[in-house]
This record gives sequence, C-alpha cells and structure tokens, in this order.
Amino acid sequence: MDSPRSPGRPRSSVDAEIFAATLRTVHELGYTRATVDRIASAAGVAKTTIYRRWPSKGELIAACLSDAVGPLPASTGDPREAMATAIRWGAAKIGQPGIGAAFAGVFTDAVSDAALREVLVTQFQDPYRIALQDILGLPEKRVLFIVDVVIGTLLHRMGISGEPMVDDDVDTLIDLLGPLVA
Amino acid sequence: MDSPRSPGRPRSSVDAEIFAATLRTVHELGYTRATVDRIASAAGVAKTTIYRRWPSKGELIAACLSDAVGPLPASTGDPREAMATAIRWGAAKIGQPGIGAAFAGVFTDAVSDAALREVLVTQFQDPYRIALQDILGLPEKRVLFIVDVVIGTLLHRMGISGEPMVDDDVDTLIDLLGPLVA
DNA sequence: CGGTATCGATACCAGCGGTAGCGAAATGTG
DNA sequence: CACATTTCGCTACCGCTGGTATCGATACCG
Repeated sequence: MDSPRSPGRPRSSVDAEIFAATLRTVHELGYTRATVDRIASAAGVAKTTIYRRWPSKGELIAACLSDAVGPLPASTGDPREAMATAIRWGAAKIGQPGIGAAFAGVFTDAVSDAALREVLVTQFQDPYRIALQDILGLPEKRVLFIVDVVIGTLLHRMGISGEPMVDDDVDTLIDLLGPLVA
Repeated sequence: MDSPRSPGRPRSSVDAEIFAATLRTVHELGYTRATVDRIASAAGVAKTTIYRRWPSKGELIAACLSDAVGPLPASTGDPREAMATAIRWGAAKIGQPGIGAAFAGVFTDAVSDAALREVLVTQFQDPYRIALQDILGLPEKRVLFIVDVVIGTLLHRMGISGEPMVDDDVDTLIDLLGPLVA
C-alpha cells in the first residue's frame, strides 16, 4: 500500500520545513509579498524543489493550510455544544499567525481560478462540511450556509482589522447560529 | 466651490467609461487577470491616464466599487425591517456582475496593504456602519459585527460558488441577525 | 555496476504594476 | 494671435513575480 515502487532518488523529507517557512513568510510579509522565491530560501530549499511538489503557489499554500489546520476534532454528541466547539476551534485556527492571511489570499486567488477553487472545495469545504453534517445531523445546504457564515465572518474580520476575532464576538456568533441546530 | 482655478487642458470626462470597463473586465476575467492594461484598452484610454487619476489598481477598483454601489438607501424607521432591507440591498449589489469579484479582490489585496486597507475602511466600512448605527440605534461594535457577518458571508459564498446567494439563504441570514436588533 | 529520480543552482521567459518622457491637443489668459 | 499650463495617447522602460528549462551532482534500488 505504501511505496510499492520507488526507483530513483527519494524525495528528501522537507515538506514540514517548507510548510513552516511558508506560514512564517506569509505571516511576516502577507500573502502577496510571500513569493515562492522567498519561501524557498526561508526553507533552505531551491525554488524548483517546491514546484516539483506543488503545481502552483496557490496549491502550495492550500496544502500548507491543510497540514496546519488538520481535521475537525471529535466532539460531544450534543449538536449545539458540538457546533460551539467547532466554531471556537475554527476561530482559534484562523487566528494563528499566518493562517488567516494565507487563507484570505488563497481564497481570493481561487475567485479567479477554477482549478484552485476546486482544490479548495475538495480539500477544505467538503471534509469539514461532511464532518459537521455527521455531528449536527443537518442537511447539506444548511451546513454549507453555516460554513459560509462562520468562515466568511472570521476571514472578513481578520482581513479588515488584521487581528482575529475576540472571544466575545465568537460567543455572539455561536449564540446567533444556535437556532439553526435546534 | 467648484473649480475655482483650472489652467491647462481639462480632464476628459471618461471616469464613467473607465468604471464601466473596469467592472466589465473584472466580471469577464476575474480580479487578477483584469490588468490595468486591459482595463485601459477596454475603456479606450491610455494606461497613463488611469494612473494620473488613481494611484494604484486597488484604489481604482475601490473607487469603481464606490461609484457602482452607492450609498445605503433610506429605509423605514422599524429597525428590524430596516436591517432586512439593508441586507437584501447589499446582497443584490454584491450579486451584480463584477462587483462581488472586484470586492473580494480588493479586499484580499488590502490584507497585505495597510494603505489600501485604510481606503477601504474610510470609503466603505465607515459610511455604511454610520448609516446603520443611525438607523438601528446600536453601538458601534455591534454594528461592526453585523457588517462582518453579512459582508463576510456574502463574499465567501460568492467566492466559493461563483454565484450570489439565493434569496432563501439571504432570508435565513436576516432571521439569524434579527435578535441582534431586538 | 547501471537506471532512475530528486537535488541545488542558474538562467530564462512572459506578464504584471507602476513610472518617465515624448510631442500633440485643449483650455484660459493677455 | 501667442503663451503658459495641463492632460492626452504613445512608447519605452523598470523591478518583481509565477513558472519553466536545463545542468551536473547525488541518492537510492536491483
């Protein structure tokens, strides 16, 4: 199942360093100024190595985010509490250095790039939506709406103010969405 | 008050054509591929003419959006109905061709550009927030939160699906935010 | 050993946002 | 009319960016 065939020199295991350098660079310089050249040199790696592993800057950032955010943690059976936990978890993730900016950047790249948009949907939208559907027991459209509200609100606040949402506003958001799972 | 002094050749009144060409180009090609060169040639104008009127691509798009969206229309005195009207108005505006994509693009440019971010805040955030505060009679922080939820949700849906929100979801959003003005 | 694939390095390309400099065309003023 | 002033379109240019091509060197497998 794992590596049935591998002729030739194996890939050096520097994915973690590349991901770390990506987040660090985006955090320091913002999405646009975090060029692939800079990310590569921050990771101690040649630019060609990055392009051998990911086909574009957008997909590199998406993979980096996927690695950094990880799957939705398991939660209690109570739907309302589960949604509150999920929202708090998402707000904390987006607030981590570099993640919010990277997300906003790759998101807006995706508006003009159908291929990247599909990567985003299959790599983020679908897994979290399915996990939430499982936990909350709601139809797909309703869960998609909740995702739009939560992620959209968090990203908008992050982009405008440069700071993640305060706990107080996250609580307000949770209270607001409560009726949708009742 | 108007043009007290004007030596030299006056500016040709092509702002409207430039704005129209900008929206059209963004709608057809997306924010990134809507280059200033293309916008200029679509408007029948030299690129230098555009840069003589706006200092950057981001500020051109912001001015174009400001012109296209316009001020929040007056509304009834009932806060709840006023908010519903405002949300529906915003959803309709963001759904118009080019506007949603332009907004998402300039928004994410602003994440990496403090100057553009300030233009965005003073040109959009402040006026609509103040108008809403006036109508809804709520404190600034609460109105800012509402703006984050509404604009964030609309832009996220627009960016992911490429289509504006359906009326059904807009109604759900309105119902959701109802408690905040009660 | 040979075959294969990755490595860093370098050079390169097209396209982008933005600027400089040109002569020509409009204006108001004397 | 001449003149100063400003904008016009045009062309050329700059630095940077995402992305590609090519190279010899290196690491693995059989």
